[in-house]
Amino acid sequence: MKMSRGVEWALHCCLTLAMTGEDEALTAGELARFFDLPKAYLHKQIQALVRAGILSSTPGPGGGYVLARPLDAVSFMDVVAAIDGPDPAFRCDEIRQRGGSGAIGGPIDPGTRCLIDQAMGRADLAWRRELAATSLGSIQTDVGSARPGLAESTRRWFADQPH
Amino acid sequence: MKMSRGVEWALHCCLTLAMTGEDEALTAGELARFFDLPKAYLHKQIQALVRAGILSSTPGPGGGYVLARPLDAVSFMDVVAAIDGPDPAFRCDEIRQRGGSGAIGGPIDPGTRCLIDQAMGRADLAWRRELAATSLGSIQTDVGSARPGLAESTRRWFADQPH
DNA sequence: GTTTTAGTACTCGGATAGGCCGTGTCCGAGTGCATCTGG
DNA sequence: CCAGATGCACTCGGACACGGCCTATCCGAGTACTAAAAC
Repeated sequence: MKMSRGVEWALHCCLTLAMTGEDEALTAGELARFFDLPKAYLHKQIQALVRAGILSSTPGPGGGYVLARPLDAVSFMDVVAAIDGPDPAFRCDEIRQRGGSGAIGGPIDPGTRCLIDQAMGRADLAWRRELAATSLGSIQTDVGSARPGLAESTRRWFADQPH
Repeated sequence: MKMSRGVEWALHCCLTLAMTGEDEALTAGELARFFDLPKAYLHKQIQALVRAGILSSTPGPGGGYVLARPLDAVSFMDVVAAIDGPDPAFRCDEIRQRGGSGAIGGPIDPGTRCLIDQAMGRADLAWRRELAATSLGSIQTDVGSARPGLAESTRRWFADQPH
């Protein structure tokens, strides 16, 4: 079970957009150079963030992407759902109702979910709860403490880029 | 992010093996018919459970698989790790140290992990903790309460199968 | 000098190919049982 | 009748193709700016 690599890219891009501020938009190409990533593919991933309402896009020269809302209002869950999809990892195919297994012990009450599915659902919920409880804003704060000059250096880097 | 379908199969097989008891082993073919699953592929998945020490196998006529230990001593985490692999879903590629991002703000203390990776690690841990805390034995107990005659019916079904 | 207008360069956006891992299948090695043979 | 040997059928175990989804890429639609030309 592997998560899409785009999730890491998207998270870092959001943090970077927060550091540079919403006054100037960053293009997909700039972000790709900043992280040494394939431009076209990063572009695709960022589009998913736009569709999810996390980023806002501006076309044309001078355009690019900016955060649609403060990082405090963006959770890890939001980004993971946008990139990796909202569906739970475990999917119950109702094995218990197939073949010989489905023909014994009488009919199953349609209202009762498979107990295995329920257990998996609880674990999935614990995971999602943790992701939803962690906002990108808190990460931004922690990064600010651990590396004080990083935001300023990042702004500099993008300002020094040739247009 | 999708979990392997084999996980569901493996969990149901373990429960079934617990119901039939360790006196008689069930073959991959019998379990495949019981759940209407592709025999060869189920066979492959079950082998992973044997490698993980969850099941014990006996070759030759009259052979098959039995539980290697009581279901109380088998957690969801054990089965998921056996089938789906033990690695965490999120993998940090340290893109913060690549491209322009790695060239600004001074060198990074090698002892500090990426904060994004840490947050993802916490969520993954919450998920694993929940899976590790749920034993298949508890599911077996709940199934026994919800469907009292199921274990007996299951034993009957396998006993009635032609050899 | 001002306004209009055409051109251009740049951006995002979605539609289009390739690669890897999960899915599915196959055949070979090993084992226990039944049968047959010899004493 | 009994013991041993032999063949066989059945099981697991690992090695071998196939397909779907993630990965990666490309080209088209739209926009703001620039510059030239007309008034």
